Amino acid sequence: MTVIAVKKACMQSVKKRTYSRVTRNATELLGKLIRLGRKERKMTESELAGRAGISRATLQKIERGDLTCEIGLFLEVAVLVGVKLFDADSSQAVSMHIDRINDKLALLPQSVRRSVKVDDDF
Amino acid sequence: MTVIAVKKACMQSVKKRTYSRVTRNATELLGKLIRLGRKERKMTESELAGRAGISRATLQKIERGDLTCEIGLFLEVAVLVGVKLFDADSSQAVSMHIDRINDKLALLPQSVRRSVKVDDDF
DNA sequence: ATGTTTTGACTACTATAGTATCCATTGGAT
DNA sequence: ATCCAATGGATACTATAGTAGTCAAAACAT
Repeated sequence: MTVIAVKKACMQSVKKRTYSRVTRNATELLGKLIRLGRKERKMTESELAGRAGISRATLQKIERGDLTCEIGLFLEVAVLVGVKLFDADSSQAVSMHIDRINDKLALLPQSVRRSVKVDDDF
Repeated sequence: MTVIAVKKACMQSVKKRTYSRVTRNATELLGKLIRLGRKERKMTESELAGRAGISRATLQKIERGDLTCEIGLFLEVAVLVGVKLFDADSSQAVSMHIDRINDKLALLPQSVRRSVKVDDDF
């Protein structure tokens, strides 16, 4: 048993993060869409991983819908195989959307101030 | 200058990952939608971070659209403030979608075999 | 104006994502 | 039937995401 293995065994009791069903479903779906896209384009795991600049192991995690992967890697791979984000993702449309959100944000107070009397809790 | 600082300085020359514009826009948009949702619900950063089980620093990275955050954390926070993923994200709909993707995948060959003669490159 | 809370930004540290490399199995051309 | 590429899964390691803590400035309520 190596030092690493011992350390790993000790870590078994460490806190584990929990995710909602919606989150898990969304990520699983995205992973499957990526896998489908890759196969439709007849790319091997190694090829796609290479183009995305990541390792094959990481691509496998992504296609498996692993929640701990970087969002940037996930989306980057999705783009490479032509998975549409946000339905219509012409960067034009997204940019305009961002502008609209900025406008909305500008109208709201900068900091959320919890009033002394609770006025919106159920 | 601490040991850590020296190490950091040495790391300046390390490879940096690159992301496409679409990816950056999508993440930025999602971050802004989260920030907007949080403010509309009158939650402070600390509150939302607490509910999501993450630190305030991480929530700030998410709202800033940081590409290196875990996709699970991103989506989890999005769900908490009511940001819709994939437009219609009733878990019902997503589940059905997953089933359809599975069917499609089942029809394709398990492994992508690059034919000896290139038949689909440009 | 004043006090308090929220936010932004940093730093040192720890947990872990990502990597390289391996091997075993599978599956699709020939 | 055979061969070899593609995949699945494991391991040890390194780079880095996430954390707690701090501080100052901004912003809201009074």
